[in-house]
Amino acid sequence: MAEPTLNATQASLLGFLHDGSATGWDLIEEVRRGLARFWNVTTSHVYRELKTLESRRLVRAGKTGTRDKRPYTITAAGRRAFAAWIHQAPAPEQIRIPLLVTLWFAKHLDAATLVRFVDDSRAEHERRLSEYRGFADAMAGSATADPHVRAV
Amino acid sequence: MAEPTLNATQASLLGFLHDGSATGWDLIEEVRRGLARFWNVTTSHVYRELKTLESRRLVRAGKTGTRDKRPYTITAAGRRAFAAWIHQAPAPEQIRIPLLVTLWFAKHLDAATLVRFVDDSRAEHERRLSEYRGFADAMAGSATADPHVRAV
DNA sequence: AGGCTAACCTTCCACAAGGGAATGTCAACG
DNA sequence: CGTTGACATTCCCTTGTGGAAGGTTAGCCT
Repeated sequence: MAEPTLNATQASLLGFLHDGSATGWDLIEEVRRGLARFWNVTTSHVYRELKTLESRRLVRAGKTGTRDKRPYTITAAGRRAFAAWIHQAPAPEQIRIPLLVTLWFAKHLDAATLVRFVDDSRAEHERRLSEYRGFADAMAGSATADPHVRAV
Repeated sequence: MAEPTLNATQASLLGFLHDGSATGWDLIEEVRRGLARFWNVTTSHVYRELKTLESRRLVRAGKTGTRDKRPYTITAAGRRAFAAWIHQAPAPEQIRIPLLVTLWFAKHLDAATLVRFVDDSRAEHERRLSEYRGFADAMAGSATADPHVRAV
């Protein structure tokens, strides 16, 4: 008790560790493979949090293996802490949009530059949108391949 | 030269200071009154940045007044730095969405709670949307009132 | 077998940003 | 006067970013 509640980064690490033990490196890869799109973490941060989690007995480090590899395993307390975290209402979004800051002070900017910035931003968003559509199509494809998943 | 370029927070402060000198407190209020929606800054951060800006001679502190009030004024160098900043392409968005982290690990969560979280989030977004629509209407109203601004 | 190389894996360091409690000051009102 | 509440700043601790440095070893080549 009086355990400080987890932050989303720590919770993510614990979340991944539910699927088996992993090294810092593994976890970084795991994050990069998806979660990073809306919750990025850096290398150093992962290792720091792992140490914190270890000191709170939420994970346990296995014996250092080859290449200094140190596999972490989630403990029972870790599972409890994760469960508590995921049942909490998620914190509000935290958004920082430099383009809008620039726009906020647009009166100090000439129209041509302003238009360029906005166009560039739209281009970037369109790129992302088509990337996401690619994913969606791919998933729809595999859903078609598997008739059981189809009915959504 | 070799002046480190401003970050968006510093630039915002300089931006506001274009409209006259202000104290840290004033600037915090000013941010809270609008910019905070997509670029929040905390109390301590404002004061810290003001000190940085002062040390770079981009703002100048007036004499400390009553209640330790310390009014800052933008300098010519400050205006130059701001102009340089606002002509740079804005940095990419930086978004952290706790709800999506929760969703990422949704398999550890019961359906009812999950639905509640998503509904709450939608409610919040709808609240914001109607707030924005309110602004838009208000602006449309004043635009109608002033025929010159109408043709957009 | 021996040696190279590239991929692995962790640590270190320095700084930026976030959050909020603590502290201090004064205006205003009774 | 004395209290109260709004104003204004500081302090401290945690979290996040970024990259360089430093070690290890698997695998491949000859």
